[in-house]
Amino acid sequence: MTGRLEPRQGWTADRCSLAKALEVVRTRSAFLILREAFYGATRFEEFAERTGLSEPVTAAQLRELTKAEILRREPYREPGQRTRERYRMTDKGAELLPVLVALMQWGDRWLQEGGAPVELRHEGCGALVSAQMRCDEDHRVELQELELAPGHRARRHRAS
Amino acid sequence: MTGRLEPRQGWTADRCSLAKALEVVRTRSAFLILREAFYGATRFEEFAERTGLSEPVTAAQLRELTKAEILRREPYREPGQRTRERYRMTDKGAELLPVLVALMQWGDRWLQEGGAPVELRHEGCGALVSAQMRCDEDHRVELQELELAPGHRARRHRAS
DNA sequence: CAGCTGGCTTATGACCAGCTGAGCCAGCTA
DNA sequence: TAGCTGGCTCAGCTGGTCATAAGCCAGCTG
Repeated sequence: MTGRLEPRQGWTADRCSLAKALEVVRTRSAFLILREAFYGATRFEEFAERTGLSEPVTAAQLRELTKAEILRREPYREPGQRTRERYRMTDKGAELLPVLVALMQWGDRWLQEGGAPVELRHEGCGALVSAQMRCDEDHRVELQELELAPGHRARRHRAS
Repeated sequence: MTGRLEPRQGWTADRCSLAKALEVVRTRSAFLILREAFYGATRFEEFAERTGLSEPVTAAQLRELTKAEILRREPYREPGQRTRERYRMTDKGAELLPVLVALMQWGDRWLQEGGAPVELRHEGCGALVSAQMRCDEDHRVELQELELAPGHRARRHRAS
């Protein structure tokens, strides 16, 4: 297994996109806040309550995720209320969804007994949704069929 | 965005599969070790060198991941060498691949300048590989098309 | 204009993830 | 049998991630 991925050199941990991504969303609290953002939370109190995180941590993470442009603060005002801030997903944030879905799916499969507590369905057709790997030719890709190659950037980088 | 996901109750953070998954692979070191395992590392020293983690942390994580049955220790012996231990992915571990691929892909897209340092290709057809969300009817699913529903377990659970 | 509420911040402390540096043991090779 | 190498372990430290408890400010409602 994974023998296919073996040949690798000329690129190291600090250039790895995975490592960079983990710098941004490394903590449990970040993942939980993202989960709630995907579930539709927008207000500070919603995040704090639903994640079960303390207020200081919630505030700090919201700030961090906003700085990373995964969430965006926007003021809003309900009639008869003062202006408040609300947090919304940016496009950058929305593209983290497959990560969360894949993790959740793995948890459903291997850590839950008796099935998923929450199901994701495709609106309209109603079929269950999962995260999977596909190639541009639309084949399903399994671990054994993966091939690793230095990207174009890496090659150019090395040439210069 | 994500307004569709809003209606939720009857299930809380501690039942969430995502939270459970994060209990198992919560740290940076765990992700990095998994990355190397997917890339084909099997020996202690390979893990330590390639992840850039210190030996104590590497040892501790390998132990944890083995305990969680994501990796499996197996003895092996090269001719003229003594018996050594090697770490291999279990099926449970292999199914974490979409998580890693999705994270890496996000890092490529949003955190790298000038493209991915490493490319994943489909062996044989050679096309680029990505993690994406699909429903059982094989439609591509975007965030806006996701619908959230309590799973069967949750319903049964509530009834009992 | 007093009080309440939402959305925070500050202070303090526990605990955990990571590091460095040193040491240990098994078993091959000289 | 002495030394080397791989695969670890142990001790001690730093810094970051969490918690709890308390306080602050804006602005609406009474």
